[in-house]
Amino acid sequence: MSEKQYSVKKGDKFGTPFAGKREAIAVRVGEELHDLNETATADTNVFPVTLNDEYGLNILRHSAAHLLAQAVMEIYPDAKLNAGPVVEGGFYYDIKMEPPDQNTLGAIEKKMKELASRKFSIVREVHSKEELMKMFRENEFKLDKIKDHVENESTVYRQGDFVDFCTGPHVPDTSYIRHFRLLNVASSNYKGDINNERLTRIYGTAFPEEKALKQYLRNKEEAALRDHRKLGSEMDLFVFNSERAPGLPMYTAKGSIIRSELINYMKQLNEKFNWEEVTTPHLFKDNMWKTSGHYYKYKDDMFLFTLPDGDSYALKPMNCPGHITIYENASHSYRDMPVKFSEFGTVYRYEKSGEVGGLTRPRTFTVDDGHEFMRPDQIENEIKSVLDMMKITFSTFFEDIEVRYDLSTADKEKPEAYLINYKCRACGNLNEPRRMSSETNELKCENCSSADLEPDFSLWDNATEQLRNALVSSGINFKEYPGEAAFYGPKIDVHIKDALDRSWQLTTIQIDFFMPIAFGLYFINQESKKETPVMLHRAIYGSIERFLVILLENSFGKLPTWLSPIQTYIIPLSEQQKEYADEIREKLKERGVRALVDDSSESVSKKIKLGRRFRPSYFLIVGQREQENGEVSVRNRKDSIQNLKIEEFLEKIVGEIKERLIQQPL
RNA sequence: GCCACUGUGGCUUAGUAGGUAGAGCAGCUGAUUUGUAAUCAGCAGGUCGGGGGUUCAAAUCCCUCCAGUGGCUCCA
Repeated sequence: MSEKQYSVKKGDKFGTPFAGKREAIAVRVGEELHDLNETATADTNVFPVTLNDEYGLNILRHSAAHLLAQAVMEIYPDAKLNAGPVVEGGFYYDIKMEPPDQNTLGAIEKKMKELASRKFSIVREVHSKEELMKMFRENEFKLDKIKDHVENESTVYRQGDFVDFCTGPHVPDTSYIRHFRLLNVASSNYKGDINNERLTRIYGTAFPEEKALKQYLRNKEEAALRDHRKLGSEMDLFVFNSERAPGLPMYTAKGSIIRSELINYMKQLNEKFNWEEVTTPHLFKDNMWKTSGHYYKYKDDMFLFTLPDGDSYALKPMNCPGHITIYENASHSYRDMPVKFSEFGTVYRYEKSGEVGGLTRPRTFTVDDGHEFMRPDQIENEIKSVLDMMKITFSTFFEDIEVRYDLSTADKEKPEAYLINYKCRACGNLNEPRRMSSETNELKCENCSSADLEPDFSLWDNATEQLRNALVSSGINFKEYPGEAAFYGPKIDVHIKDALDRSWQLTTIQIDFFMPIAFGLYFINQESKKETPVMLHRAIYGSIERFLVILLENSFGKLPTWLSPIQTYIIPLSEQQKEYADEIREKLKERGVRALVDDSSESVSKKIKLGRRFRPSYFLIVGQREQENGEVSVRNRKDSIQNLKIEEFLEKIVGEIKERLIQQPL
């Protein structure tokens, strides 16, 4: 699309320069979007927005959401509309109505098609707040929005008999909305609050062209084939038994190989970056979780149990208190700092029934966890060091992957959600950190007992600043997300998408000033005084499970050779080559290459056909020719075939594994 | 936890006007000894997620519990 600007005079419609041209569906002034039929309030220059740019696509989808709402209202006049925003890949509309079944959904879609073909103009109207309140008096959701967002006046959009409260913009008429599909029905709660009314959410998508819609639907189908749950059972990596262990994965021998490789790799990295490996138990008494603050915030999500003698224990939902317990056991000088503990710590969290799913959200998972205790002056460098570990790791595993970096900070409007200090307005005392929402009594100043306390975010601000600085100086592009912080501190999170386009948190780096205070941790500083250390929590993979999901789904199971459970799948052509095949297997195993011989009495074709599901790195076919020449016929992941001397193949694959190559060199 | 949908042998799956389950692959046995995505034949394997109910009769209808999937909420 040309980046040509067009001038529009005050009092003219924005669409004036594009009259009669169907391409432009709206205009853009900077980042502001306007309808074609909206009147310019000053002379200005505009860019045309077309269906083929991102702005236009979003407008189209938003209009499609309106069309959905119009269709629903025609069929169910008693339905109440809430909101219908554009989301990645499409749109949805939240509506108070009986959830439609598959047939009804089809009927709604049909109605949409009919309404679209009637080519209703989509007209923007400006109304006063009073008028709006009147227009939408029967819809409490719209009234809420008008009350919350409208000062004096705002707009509605009208198409036929249908009117929606909306700031727009929209496509000029309903005939622009041609290539769409309703996808699925879900439920939501008004304003995302579980205590509020339940609404029906209908998801759909729309595209400028049928071809793009078809492609989108096809991609969705293909993505389902990449689903790690499907790959995992195909490749025989892990097992779920929903009767015996819901949400609790088991790993087969093949799956365990990948886990071991991941763990071994991270062990080497930990070694290089001076993280000492420790081991802590899988359960602790509940008093520890009370000290750490987990108990109050997460006890509903913990596996808790009480023994007959009255002692209560919990399976660990996190590894930090265990590491703290080790730190506490020795005295530390400022010279020793930082103290860095790592552990492949298996944690257990009672994820609610509707939340568990596959390996992305299991009830037990293993974190490549690390907790670091340091002096305040070491924070920024240590963060950078962890960012380095992360960069090295990601570049080892992925060549080309979309990574999102987030700086998750506190929502200062909700101080009660976090462990923070409270400053006394009466005497000026800075009180020990508290998390208000876990307090049973009203908070009072420890010094003067005044209840006039104000939240003090200074430690949080400091930590946030250091995280931000580390990101900036590491040259990482990131976005900030207020309200996403952990209860004990701000964090850097890394998100990567799975096959179904869902985003999952992997790496996390968190700064924590509070747990050290809660546990009374200290080191001896240069003045021989006790000083509170700062804690850094970090996981590079995040969890081995999630990392495995991303690895599998992104590679379609075709893992780099060093991670492949089956590196070589040897197929002797006939019984005559069985011995030769065994010989090759032994040679490979001697060099640390995983190998198996498929000596079933099947044809080569069939062995390949059946072996493919395991995604071996290489098929090695050996027949009489290979045997005579001391060769193997190598079939790689791209199904290209070449004959190599056995020694040559050995050198190549051993090198490939050692170098942890992502692409096959053969 | 909330809403919707789903739950048939290891896997994929047929079976809606309710009459006590069919198949393919995998497995096992035998034959075949194979040149790069399925050689042939035979055998075995399911009380149709669990429980309760309606009925002369239920995989098929109803209730309930469990689990899975997609969303919502949550995700230390």
